[in-house]
Amino acid sequence: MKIATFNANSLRSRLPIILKWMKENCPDVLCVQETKVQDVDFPADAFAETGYNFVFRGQKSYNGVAIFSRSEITETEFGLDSEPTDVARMIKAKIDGVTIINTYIPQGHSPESEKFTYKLKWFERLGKYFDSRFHPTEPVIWLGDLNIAPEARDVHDPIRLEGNVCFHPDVKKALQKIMDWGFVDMFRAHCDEPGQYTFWDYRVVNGVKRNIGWRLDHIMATKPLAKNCSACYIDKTPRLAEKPSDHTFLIAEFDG
DNA sequence: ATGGTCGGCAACCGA
Repeated sequence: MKIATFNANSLRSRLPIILKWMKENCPDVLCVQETKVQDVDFPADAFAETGYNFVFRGQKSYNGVAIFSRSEITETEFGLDSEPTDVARMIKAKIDGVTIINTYIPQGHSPESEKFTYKLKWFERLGKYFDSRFHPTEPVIWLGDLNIAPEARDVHDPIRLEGNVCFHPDVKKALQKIMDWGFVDMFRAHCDEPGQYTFWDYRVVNGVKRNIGWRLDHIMATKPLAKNCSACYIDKTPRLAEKPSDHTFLIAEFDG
């Protein structure tokens, strides 16, 4: 199974990039975040032509998630199982016997804000969700824009960025707690290099060229899947496109 | 070398 994640920063705006990428890369599963489109306006016709199955949930202006799959998508559920469920931030589905949880985790605005408290709470609730629903011996993939750079090598300036909402000790701890439950970081299982990013802020001049980025998008897998992961890599093409997105594709390949 | 640029949507918010 070849599975990919991409924060689109507007699905409609990034439609050409996504369709082209799907055609050229033939992923079995593509998970998208920040679709920024209400369900009634979802470009279903364009995706129907690809032959992929898909499920989605969005809202006006913000958030929104989608899963595209060559195989049948079953057991689809939106959001967390406690209030607020945030249906436009999470899809759980089963594809080819694998449970896939596609999340767009709150960014958190600033460490002093209520949004940051909400972000920390989100990790806590997600951890409980995994614990109550699944077992780490089952095939589960958790992926998406997790809005956390786990380690110093995952940001361009760890000294200056210490305490930023996406590089904050409390968020790192919250992520680690979920990882300890039974997830393995697929990218780090295959690459030790620093400076491997999936996000570059639009506001940084020549940020991509200077590689002033963050590794915020992740593909995590439980151990039975992790041992069959043959590759995990970043594809920067959407960030270099004519109408670039601020995030890139992250891809993981699993044998069998 | 961050004090900026996107997208949505129709004034600013979110990232």
